[in-house]
Amino acid sequence: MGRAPCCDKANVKRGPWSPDEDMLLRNYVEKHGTGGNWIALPSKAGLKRCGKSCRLRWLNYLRPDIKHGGYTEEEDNLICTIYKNIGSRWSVIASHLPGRTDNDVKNYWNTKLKKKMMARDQSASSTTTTTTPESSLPSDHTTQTSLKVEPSEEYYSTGTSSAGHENNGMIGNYWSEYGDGEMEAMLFELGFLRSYETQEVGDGGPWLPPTLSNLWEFSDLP
DNA sequence: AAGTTGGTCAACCGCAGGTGC
DNA sequence: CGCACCTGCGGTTGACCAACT
Repeated sequence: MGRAPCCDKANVKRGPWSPDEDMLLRNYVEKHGTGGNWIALPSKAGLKRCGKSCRLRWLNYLRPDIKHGGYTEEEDNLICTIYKNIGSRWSVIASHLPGRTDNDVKNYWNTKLKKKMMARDQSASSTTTTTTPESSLPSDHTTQTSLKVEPSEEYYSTGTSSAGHENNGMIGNYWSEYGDGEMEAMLFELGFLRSYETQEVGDGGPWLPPTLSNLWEFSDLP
């Protein structure tokens, strides 16, 4: 016997949300929070919806800090960079783009950014023979397990970037934008850093930008 | 004007992992 | 330890709209 369904599909509404439903959900969450229980929330809020549907609606559309559309060049580059290194882990990618959701980033990538980056890739390869990470999208990897990016010295050392990180290429570029704390957390989360602790960050110790010697090779990414 | 095609995006589905009992 | 429940995630679908034929 399989698992019980999360809700009684016969008695829940599906499809697009109406303004009334949005209002009910927004009012309830703003007043009571989610209570850590999305399953029970619909009945409490007076909605005939599945808890998962409510959660999705709130996270992807109703949350007050949500941004829709209007992606900047910086966001494009960041999405592309992270995607190339970790694949389609949209929640991780979205966590580095304030106001963006995984669903939004995923849709944006699938509908626009992938083509944009491919076009950029083609134009870049027609003008130069050198391959940089920005211009070497993996042809296709829909699953994390298939992700095998060759370690590239260029990735870390081709750039002339911000002060103090001039030997870290593209990563250094992001350092200038996000700062040490953001980047150390990001790299650690992505599995680039061999050891968060050994960097002596967060306890007053000196923070050193990662080099090839203290980064995981991409093929060993978790 | 009608039909077709392609793009966009909200929403759904099913699975994996975490957690509490 | 095993089970059930819940959340979060990534892939996919389908409705809607605009552009094109």
